[in-house]
Amino acid sequence: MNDKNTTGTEAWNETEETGRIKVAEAGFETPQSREVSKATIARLPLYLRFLQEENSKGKTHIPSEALARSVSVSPVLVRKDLAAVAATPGVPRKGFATVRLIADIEKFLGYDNLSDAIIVGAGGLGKAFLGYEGFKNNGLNIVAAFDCDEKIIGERISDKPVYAMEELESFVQKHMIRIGIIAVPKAAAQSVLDKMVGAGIRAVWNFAPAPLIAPKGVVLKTEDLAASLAILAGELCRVREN
Amino acid sequence: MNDKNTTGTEAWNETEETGRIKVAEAGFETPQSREVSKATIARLPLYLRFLQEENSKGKTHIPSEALARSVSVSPVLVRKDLAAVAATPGVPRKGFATVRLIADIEKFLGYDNLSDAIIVGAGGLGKAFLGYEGFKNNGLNIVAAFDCDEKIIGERISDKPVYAMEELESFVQKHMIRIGIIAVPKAAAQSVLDKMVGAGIRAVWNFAPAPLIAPKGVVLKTEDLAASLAILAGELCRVREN
DNA sequence: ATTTTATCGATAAAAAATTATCAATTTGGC
DNA sequence: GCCAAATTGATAATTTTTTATCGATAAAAT
Repeated sequence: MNDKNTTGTEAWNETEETGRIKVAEAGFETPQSREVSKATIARLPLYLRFLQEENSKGKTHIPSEALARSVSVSPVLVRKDLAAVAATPGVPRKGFATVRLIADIEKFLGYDNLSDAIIVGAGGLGKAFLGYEGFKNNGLNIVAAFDCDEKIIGERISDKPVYAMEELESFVQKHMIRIGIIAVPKAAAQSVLDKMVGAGIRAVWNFAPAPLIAPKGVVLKTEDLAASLAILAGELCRVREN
Repeated sequence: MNDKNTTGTEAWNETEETGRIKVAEAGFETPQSREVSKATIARLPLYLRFLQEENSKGKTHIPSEALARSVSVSPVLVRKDLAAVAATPGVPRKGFATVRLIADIEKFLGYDNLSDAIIVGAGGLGKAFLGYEGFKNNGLNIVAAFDCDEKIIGERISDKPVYAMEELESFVQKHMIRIGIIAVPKAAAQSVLDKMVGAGIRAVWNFAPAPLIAPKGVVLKTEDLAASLAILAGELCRVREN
């Protein structure tokens, strides 16, 4: 009915924001290639964390209610999310098998097959990413950084090499990199994006506070810390007025 | 039989995820203290960026459709968002007055009256935040950092002082800080949160990849970079299969 | 072995968010 | 001053997401 009219009527959602994600056909256990909402996907890593925590405490089963409380949503929603994503069904009177569920979620999120990525910009934010402990277990493997600052080219940051911008294209092509992270000042962001796309990168995670334009077919996600902040600040107001 | 056992009625959404935010009564122009959804609030900063961009190009008016395209969302939704938030009505045949709209949104988001905040953890991520250019104009003013690493205590990072953890409580109380940012390793996060809350902080922005527990009345937002990443990776999959 | 009970999963209902439609309005040109 | 074009804003329709209800089921208790 609606659906990728592309050029016809409406033209919004070009590179982003399709809202639903089709489970790759290659999956095995995954129920039947269902569509899963972004909201659900955003909750998955939160479930995961809690599950890992509980697993390390020796809990073999977790009821949906415990999960629910840890993420501040209703138990029913947890069950619905899991039904859409996990192969393992829950068992009455006990809950979900911790390790199986962890495996299912990690698989769904693609944490099992690491994706290599590069980062451009080895300044403050870039350096932080290169050392961020959270990525190790989350399917993202940053293999190199690129920068135009002569002083740091050739060095290693958190054990990752820093190359000159000129080497980006050949490196990306040689290693078949598909994911790029932008951590440069606002003014340079668009040109970095263009360079990445030209080299063959298909998904870009942008941390520069600038609205970028990506060609069709390239996934661009601009991480908006200001947006998150706004929500936090808003809630703070709400709390303040008791 | 049913759930909602535990304590009394429902217990989920304690510290977060209320979903709607009441506009502070103190507002002047804001239509009539309406409720605005989180989804709307998350779009606001994106509108803002585009508006500032266009404003600097000299455009005095922006139609909802241009805004819509820049954020990849429908024009109707833009108008609905703005109706909920902006005092200035759009003008037929021209669009919304750029500068007025910018002012309205900034005011709504609280970017006009800066909130002071502290950050705990002056390692990689913390350093990045201390220097992040995006905060300057977004209502957040990081005034000091705290760390337990003797080597950096007493120094200045991006012109902000670094203090010892012991000084946190007195500093927070003296300066009446209400917002805290956590940028420490996972293992230390909960204890930092507790310390912050004990000192009087009411809203916490957590960047450690750990599920924390905050007492009721404290707003806790755990920024989940892994979750964002999952969404990006998912979309990449989708794109890959053409 | 039977009963009890906690927990799931499916279905239905409700609420929320987004999109479609269209009359109303204001600008800009004639 | 009048007409046409563009754009808003309000209302209605649709879709999506979340919550509620309840029978089914399997573990634990008796």
